[in-house]
Amino acid sequence: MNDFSAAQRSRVTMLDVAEHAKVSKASVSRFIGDDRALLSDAIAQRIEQAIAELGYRPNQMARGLKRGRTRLIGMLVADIRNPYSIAVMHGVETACRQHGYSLVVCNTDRDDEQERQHLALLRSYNIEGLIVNTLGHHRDELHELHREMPLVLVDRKVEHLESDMVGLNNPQAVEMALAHLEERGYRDVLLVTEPFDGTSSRIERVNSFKAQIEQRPALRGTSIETGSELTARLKTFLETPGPGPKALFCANGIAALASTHALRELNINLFDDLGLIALDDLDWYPLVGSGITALAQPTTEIGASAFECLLKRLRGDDGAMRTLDFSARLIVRGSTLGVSR
Amino acid sequence: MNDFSAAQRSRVTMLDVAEHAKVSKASVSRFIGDDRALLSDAIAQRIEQAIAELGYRPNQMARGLKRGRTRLIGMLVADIRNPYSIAVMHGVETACRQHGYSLVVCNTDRDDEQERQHLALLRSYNIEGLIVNTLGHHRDELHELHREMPLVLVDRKVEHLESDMVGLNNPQAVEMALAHLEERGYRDVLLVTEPFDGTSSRIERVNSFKAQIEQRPALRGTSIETGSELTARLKTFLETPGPGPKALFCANGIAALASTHALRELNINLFDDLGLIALDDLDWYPLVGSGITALAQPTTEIGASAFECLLKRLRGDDGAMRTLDFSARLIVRGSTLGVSR
DNA sequence: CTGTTAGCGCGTTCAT
DNA sequence: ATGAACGCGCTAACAG
Repeated sequence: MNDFSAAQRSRVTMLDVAEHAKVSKASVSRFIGDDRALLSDAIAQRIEQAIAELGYRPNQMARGLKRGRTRLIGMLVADIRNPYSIAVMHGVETACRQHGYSLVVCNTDRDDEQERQHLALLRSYNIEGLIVNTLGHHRDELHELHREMPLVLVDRKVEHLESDMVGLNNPQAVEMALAHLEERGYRDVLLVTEPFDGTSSRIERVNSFKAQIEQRPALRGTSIETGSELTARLKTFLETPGPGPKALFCANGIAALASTHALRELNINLFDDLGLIALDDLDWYPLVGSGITALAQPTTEIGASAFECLLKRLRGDDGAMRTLDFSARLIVRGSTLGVSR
Repeated sequence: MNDFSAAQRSRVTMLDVAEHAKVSKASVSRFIGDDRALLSDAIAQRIEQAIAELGYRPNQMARGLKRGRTRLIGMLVADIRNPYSIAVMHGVETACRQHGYSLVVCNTDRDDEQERQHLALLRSYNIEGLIVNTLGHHRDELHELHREMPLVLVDRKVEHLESDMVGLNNPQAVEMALAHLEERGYRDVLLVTEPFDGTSSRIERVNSFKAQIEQRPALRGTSIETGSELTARLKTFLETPGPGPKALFCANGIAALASTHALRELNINLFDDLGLIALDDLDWYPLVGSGITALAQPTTEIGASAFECLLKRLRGDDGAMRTLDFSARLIVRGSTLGVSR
C-alpha cells in the first residue's frame, strides 16, 4: 500500500498545472515566481485554481538547480546542546524566515571529522551562505567555500580566515564582571573556563582577565579549566588564603554548570562564602542557591546580525570585513550580594 | 571582488571533471555513485585525480532531482528551546548520519502558521520522510504529505492521523512517580502541567494521574497548569490542609522550571517542607536545593527509534502502524528524601 | 567496460 | 501578454 520505497514518488509537477489550466509551463513559472504582474487576470485566475485543485508545490530542488539560488543558508554548530548555540540559532532562523530563507543546521558534536563531512554536505546542497560556530579546522575547505559564498563567524574566530564576524565584546564583558565583583567587595577571583581547544572567545576572555587583573591592584586573579580535576582545584582555591573574599567568574554557561556541580560536591553554602558571576544567562541561574549573577549575551541579536551580514554580502556588498561586538548585560542576583553582609 | 550576488556561482561540474579526465560524464557519474566497480582501474584513477585537482563536489540538488531520492529527512519541532526536543533531535540526527541521511529541522515556535509554512517548505525540498513533534494542526497538509512519504510522530499524537509513533510510556511513568512519592511518605500530590493546548502527552499524563490517584486511597491528587497564576495556585495548595505531607509532580521540564521559580517566590525552603519529582532530567536538576528527583526520558533512543521507523518504511515495510513506548528511568535526588526525617 | 542520449522539474531567453 | 525551446547538473537507459 505505502510504497515509499519507489524511487520516483509521483508528485504533481508544473507541467500538470499547465495542462490543467490550459496554459504553458512558462506562464505557471511566472505565476510562481516574481513575474506575476506580467500575467493577465484571466490566466492568473486559472493557474491559481489549478494549483489549488492539484495541490501543486514548486520543487525547490529544480528551482535551485536552474537559478543557482536555493534560498538556503547553512549553519555549522559545534555543540547543539549548548544553550548559547541554540539561542543564537533561533535568532538566525527567525531572521532567515523573515527574509524568505531557510536554515540548514549541522551539528558537529565538537568532532573535526563531522565538521568536514558537514561542510561537504552543505556545499553539495548549494547553500548560498554559511554561518560558522565551530573551531573551523579544515582551513582549505573553509577557504574554498568562502570563495564560493559569503561566510560569517559567530563567537569564534578562525585563524587565517578573513571574514565577517559577530560575537561578544569580551574585554568589555570581563571588565563588567571584574568591576562588579570589586565593587561588591570580592578580592580574590578565580576564572573558570572550558579547556582551551582553540576556541577564540575563551582565549580572549582569559587574556582580558589576566590583563585587567594587572590593572586592578586590589584584586588577585587566577584561572582554571573545567574537567575531571575541577573539584579538587576549586577546593585548593577555597582553602588557600588570599587577599580577601573569594569569587568565581565562570566564562560561559557550561563552566557555570560544572562549577556549581563542583561547589555542591564540596558542600559549599551557595553563595554565602563565595561569590559567583557567570557569562551567559541560562534559565536556571535564578534557581540555584540565592541565584547566579549573570552577564547575558544578546543571543537573538547576535543571530540576527549574523544573517544580516550574510544578506548584505549576498546583495553584493564588497566592503571590508566587519567585526560586530555586542555588549553583555549585567543581571545581578544573590551570588554577588557581596561581603558587607 | 566577492561577487556572491551573481545568480550562478560558477562551480566545478561533472562535465568539467569528465573533460579534465578525458572520459564521459557517465563514467564520472559511475565513479561518484555506487557503480565504481564497473570502471577500469585506469579510468578510475584518472577520474579520482581530476576530482581532486578540481575540487569537485557532486551537486545533491541535481542528484535528487534526477533520482527522486534526496537523502533528506525533515523534522518539525514545536519548540526548539525545549531541552527535550533538542535531545531527541540530537538522537535523530545521529541516526540519520549513520545511515547517510541528513536532517532538516524546522522550528515552529508553537505557531500554527509557521507549522504550515514549514510543512510546505519541507515538501518542496523533496524530503523522503518526516518526523513530527508539533501539534499537527493542518490535518490536510499532513495527510497529503503522509501519502507521499512515511511519517512518524514523536511524543505527541495527532488526531485522525494514522502513523507510527514513538514516545514515552506515560501511564507507567506516572505510576513510577506516584509509587515513589507514596513510598517516601508523601500523601498530598499536586500535578503541575503546561496548559492543555492539545498536546497528547500532557493529556495522557494528567489522565493517568487522575486514574491512578483513584487506585491509591492513601493519596490525594489535584492538578494545576503553569501560567501567570501558578504562584498563587501553589500558595493555595501549600496552605490548604491535606491528608499529609505534600509533594509536586511536574509533568515535564518546563513545568519543573516554572514551579521551582514559583516556589522560590514563595520562599519555600527547597525541599524541606515539600517534595518534588519531575519528568525529564535536565542538567540543572541536581543543582537546585537538595537536587530534584527526576524521571528521565531516554531521548537519544527515542530519536534513534523515530528515524529507524522511517527507514523501515522507506525500505518498503507496509506493516501495521506501530507505537513505541519507552520507559522513564527514576533518578532519586534530595527533593524526595521523604518526610521520615 | 565505456560513451551517447534522454530526461528529472524548472526558469529563461527568444519569438510571437 | 503568452508560448516554444533550451539547459541547469546529474542519472539511467541503451548501445557499442
